[in-house]
Amino acid sequence: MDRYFSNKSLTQGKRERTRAALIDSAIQVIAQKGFESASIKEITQAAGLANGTFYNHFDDRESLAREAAVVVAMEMAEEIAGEVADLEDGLDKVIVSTDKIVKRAVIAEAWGHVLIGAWHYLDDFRQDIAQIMRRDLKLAKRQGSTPLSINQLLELQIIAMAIVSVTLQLKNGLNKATRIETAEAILRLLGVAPEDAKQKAKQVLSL
Amino acid sequence: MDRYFSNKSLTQGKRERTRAALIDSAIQVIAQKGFESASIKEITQAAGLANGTFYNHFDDRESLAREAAVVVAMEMAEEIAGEVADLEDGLDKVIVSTDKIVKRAVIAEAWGHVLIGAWHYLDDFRQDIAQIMRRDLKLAKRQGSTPLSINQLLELQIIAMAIVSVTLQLKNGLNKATRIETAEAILRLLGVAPEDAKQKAKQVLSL
Amino acid sequence: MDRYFSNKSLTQGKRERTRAALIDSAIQVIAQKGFESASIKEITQAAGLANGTFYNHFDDRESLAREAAVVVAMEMAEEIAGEVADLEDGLDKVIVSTDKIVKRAVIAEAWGHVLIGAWHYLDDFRQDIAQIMRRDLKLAKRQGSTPLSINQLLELQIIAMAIVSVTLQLKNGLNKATRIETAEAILRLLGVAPEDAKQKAKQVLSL
Amino acid sequence: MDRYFSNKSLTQGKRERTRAALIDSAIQVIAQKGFESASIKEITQAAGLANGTFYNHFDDRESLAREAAVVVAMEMAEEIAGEVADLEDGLDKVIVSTDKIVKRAVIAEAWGHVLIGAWHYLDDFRQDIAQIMRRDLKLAKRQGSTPLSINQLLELQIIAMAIVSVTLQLKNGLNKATRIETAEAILRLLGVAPEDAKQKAKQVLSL
DNA sequence: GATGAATGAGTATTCATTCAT
DNA sequence: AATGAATGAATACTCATTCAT
Repeated sequence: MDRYFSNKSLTQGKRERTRAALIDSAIQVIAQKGFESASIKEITQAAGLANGTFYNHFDDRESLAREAAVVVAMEMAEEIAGEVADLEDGLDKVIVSTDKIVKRAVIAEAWGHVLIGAWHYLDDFRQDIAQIMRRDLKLAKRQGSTPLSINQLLELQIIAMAIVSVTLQLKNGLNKATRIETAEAILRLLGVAPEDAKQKAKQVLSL
Repeated sequence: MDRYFSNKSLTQGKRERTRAALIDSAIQVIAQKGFESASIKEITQAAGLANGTFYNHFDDRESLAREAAVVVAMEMAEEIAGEVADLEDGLDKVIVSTDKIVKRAVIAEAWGHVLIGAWHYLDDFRQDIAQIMRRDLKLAKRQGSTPLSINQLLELQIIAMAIVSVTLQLKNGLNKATRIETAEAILRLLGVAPEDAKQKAKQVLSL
Repeated sequence: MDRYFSNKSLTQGKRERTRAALIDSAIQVIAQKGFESASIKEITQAAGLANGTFYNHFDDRESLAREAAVVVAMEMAEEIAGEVADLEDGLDKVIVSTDKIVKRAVIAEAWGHVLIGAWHYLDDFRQDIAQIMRRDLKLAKRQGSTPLSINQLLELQIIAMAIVSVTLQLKNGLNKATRIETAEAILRLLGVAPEDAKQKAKQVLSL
Repeated sequence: MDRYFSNKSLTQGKRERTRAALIDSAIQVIAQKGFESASIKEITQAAGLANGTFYNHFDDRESLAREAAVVVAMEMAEEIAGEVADLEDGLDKVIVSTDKIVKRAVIAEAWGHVLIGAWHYLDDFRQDIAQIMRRDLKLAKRQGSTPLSINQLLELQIIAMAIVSVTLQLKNGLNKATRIETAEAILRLLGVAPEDAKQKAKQVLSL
């Protein structure tokens, strides 16, 4: 035994690993079975753990779901932020980010359902997701690209545009026109004139 | 039993009545208990019927839910349409209709959850609800109030604005400012310039 | 179908039969496994019914246990009352009844454990059992055999004598001396002088 | 670590301390949660130990419960014996001891339930508790206050009087009349004439 | 000896569904 | 067509117990 590390830290490492495994597993299962149909049995089995182990780490299914949603939101936020890092215009960042979320959700269908489920069920998740937009919206505001004040309602509305877009494309298949219209809608929502929105959406999403 | 009338017509009348009773009952129970917690036992009991009777009329809960949703959507559509009948401007009709739906959903909390649940779960319901807007949107288009072409995506986006508004107000309480901002957002979505939208929203919803 | 009986009464007959079967079964299982270890699964299995059937008839295990205890108490009361019907002296009735309960409980060991379990757990059962004694005690009072006023505490004390007797004999085996001493104790409790109690107990229980 | 003392003695000291901690903890938890609801996890947690530690000291919950009951009985015996030390009459000691046990059990409600639970579940506990009375009963016998021979049955019967009294008062609230009647009953059980019992009970318990 | 993560059998309870009447 | 008793699979959750560290 390595005496430089305490028993405790070792054990905590294991604890953390198991915990993480459960969260990962939950994300997988929720993606496959939907948000409410993800049973604890299935989640633990997918993690290769015993049923009861779940309760060593979480109080109930709700707790796990919340944590899983946060993890998903955070990972997505980071990824997308990286991908739009080199864009300089706030509005561009907003519509490209949104479009990337939508594309991802439609292509990885299961994942899209998780996104929609979490959006519907979990207040926290809505907050987290909305926040992803906040920085870029404030940037756009500073750049004078929108006359609106940035608040939670506006953020939620923009994400709602994305959700509608995903819902429609999950039903009818991936569709670039729909995504461009979605971008236009977001721009109009932010106060851009329709013809300018049309032009900008087409141009930015065609890159 | 009266033998002068055919068994068939009597039975069919009864059949229809029982069917309708189940749908009504489902609406009540779903409104009280939420979408997924409405059990068949409860629905049939509320209708004063035996639980087995359900299976003489519907294949499963989903079928009933769909029919119930259609009924709700239709009733709501009629009601709202009646209430905005004397408005002449298409845009006015759209934002007043939306606002009425939102107010109703927030005040009758349970009902609001049903609305959101149905919106989330039931594709048909989304279609039906979206259609409520269609006529008014087309009117606005004819009146030259919007440069956009009216399609399903746009309809869904407008309802999504309403849903976001309801969600937020169910959490934070009824809030007129939120509802006015929602109307503004819808107007901007339809291509109205932000300052015009602001003015119009305030003016129309203050009546 | 027999048209002289309504559907309802037929069905209710079945319902009653199943209900009774569950109560019987519960008594058996409780006798074997003890009061708290009688699981619903076991009770329904012993009745040849499905797990879920239980919940068509009782709200929870507690409800069933209470009903079962009442049934046991009532049956016992009737039986014993019949057996001591030809005794004329109130005190005789009391000590013979008690002795019969004790003997029965010790011989049918499982049954003895039920008695003790129910006595310990169920307030209602204590009341029911205590009441069994009441009439005979009042008779003894009228006959001038006891100077005490008859109240619930006294009834419970007498049954407690029986319970102690059962407990000891379940451990050490059936023992007539113990039962006679128990009868003496009950008589002393009722105010009979020790030497008279000794004589009466021996004489009455030797019949 | 102090190397001047042998590991063994230290460890054994530790072993005993841990063991004692578990017993103490068990008493606390049982008093709060009741006899069957005291889980091992809760007991170990209350002792500030890991749940696995339990199995280094006891085979199962039953073992611990038994030991805990003995400790409780002994402590109570000592305490009560101290409190009645200055009484000279054996009968007085018996009814005052009993009354003190009853009062304590009714006031500290949780504790009362433990007493009853242990009395019901644990044969050893019944023996230990019965023994508390033995010395005083023998004294009463030597003083010629009772014609009865002192045996286990009699001891158990007296404690049963106390248990009935506790049960009733836990249900209906602390009640001096009930406690006096209990004392009378014990005296009658020991062969005291009803009117003498009445007078003595009242007089002794009023001090 | 102490730890505490992992285990998995066990429990109550729910509920859609079937089917004999 | 209506009934409602019976079904049994499924679910969340508990807890005594094991064992590697």
